[in-house]
Amino acid sequence: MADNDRAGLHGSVLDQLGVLITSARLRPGEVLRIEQLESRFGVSRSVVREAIRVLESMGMVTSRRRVGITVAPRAGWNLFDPRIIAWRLDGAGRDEQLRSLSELRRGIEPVAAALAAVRATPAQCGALTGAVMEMSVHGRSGDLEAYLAADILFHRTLLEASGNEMLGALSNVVAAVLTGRTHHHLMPARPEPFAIRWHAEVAQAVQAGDAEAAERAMRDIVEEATQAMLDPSPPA
Amino acid sequence: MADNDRAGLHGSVLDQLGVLITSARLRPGEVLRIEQLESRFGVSRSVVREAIRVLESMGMVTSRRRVGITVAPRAGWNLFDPRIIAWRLDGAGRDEQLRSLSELRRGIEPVAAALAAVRATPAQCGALTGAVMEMSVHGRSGDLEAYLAADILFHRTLLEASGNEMLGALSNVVAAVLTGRTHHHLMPARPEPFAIRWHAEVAQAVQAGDAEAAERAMRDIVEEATQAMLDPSPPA
DNA sequence: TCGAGAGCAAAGATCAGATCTTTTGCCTCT
DNA sequence: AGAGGCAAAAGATCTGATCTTTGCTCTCGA
Repeated sequence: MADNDRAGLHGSVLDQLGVLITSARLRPGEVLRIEQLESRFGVSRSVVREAIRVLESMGMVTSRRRVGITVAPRAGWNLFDPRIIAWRLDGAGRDEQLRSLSELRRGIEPVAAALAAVRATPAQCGALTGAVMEMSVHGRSGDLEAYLAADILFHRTLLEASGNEMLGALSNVVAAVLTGRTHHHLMPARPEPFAIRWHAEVAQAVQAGDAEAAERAMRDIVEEATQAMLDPSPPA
Repeated sequence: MADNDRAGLHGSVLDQLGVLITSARLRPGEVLRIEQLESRFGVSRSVVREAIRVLESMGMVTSRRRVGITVAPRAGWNLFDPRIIAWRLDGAGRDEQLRSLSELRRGIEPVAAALAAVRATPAQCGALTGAVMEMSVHGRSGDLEAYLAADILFHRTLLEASGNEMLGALSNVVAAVLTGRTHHHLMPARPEPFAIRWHAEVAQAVQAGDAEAAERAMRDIVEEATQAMLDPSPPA
């Protein structure tokens, strides 16, 4: 699951604590003490300390003298931290996380498409149409994995082409949504032809510099995706 | 400004390094060494280490043995981290940060409005209309600060009412945009009456459960705000 | 009886020094 | 020229000591 213990004890501890907290096996308000964590994970203070410090920077815990490490209420968490997203996608909150992300996408991507229509470089336009072709090919052949890869490439390219760093930073998140959707069978066994057509329309509109058309087509895409997630497709 | 050195040496060091990096006084690729940072800031290893660890978790640096601490390229930064946003708003990148955030808002808020129309609680509906009334009063009297506060409250309430945690998590960011816009005179000296009217429309539509109308009115708001930022209003 | 202030003790914060581990650059041997 | 190995560099981890803040309690005075 995910990219756990990225080299280093502190990373490992961080990951374990993150999972415990996001999965609510450690609830907000619960208090941990450094010493306790040292023995629990069998590592030294510095390691625990660094992990806690990162958790704190994500708003998941607060550290106070004489009290200990307190698990913070969810309201303060930095829900856009890729690590938190990964933890939640791995654990119990997966469905809710996917829902949140899908709704977010509904807002983000149409705007990104509109901006890309104005700012995309020729190379990016090429990458977009290339991705659409890939999608078309693998969609027809029914190779869902390859289709997914092309889909991700399309959306990533588009978000980057928006010329907005923050939108671009969401490309990993969008990729996670697309992946989750495929792997949890929340999309048709064979991609809808009109979904591919809409992608083509976006690519075309971006190339033509038509922001409105790009936004509209992209809105169709995410709207359809949302619908598909709500009604788990009957495999007809 | 912002919430600098939040108690603790490590926080202070973190903050200073963050500013240095976001302001490009430390450029991607540059290498720091722990020992060097110890003496530079006059703190011990553990403190430097914890600061670096947090910076690393934000994707701003990478740490490798035998090499040192390398400032990472911007592409990997977690641009949604409130701290990074604050640093950029404080420093040279302010205008670009505000632009990014405004574009983001254009996508986020209409969706949030639509969702809120479906999910808002009566209390939240009340808070929304209350905020609109505040805006109206202070808008007429020309008290920009009070108007800003009401505006922030309105948008914060709406984002929370969307029932989407991630959208809710952006309320601080939106508040930052609104504040920045006011304090940098990127909005009219006296709020446009129709801006207030649109806010009222959103509140009304949310209360009526009309997602489409809410989304449309909110789109008007953010669209207008974007325009206002592009054409620095001549103070008539 | 109740509130303010002193004092205690707990727990994190910081420091300092030692040791481990990985990685990179270089040097040698073939 | 290339493979293999040696050694230094720099972060990673462990430890033990000390500092600082802060919640709690106890006492004293009104």
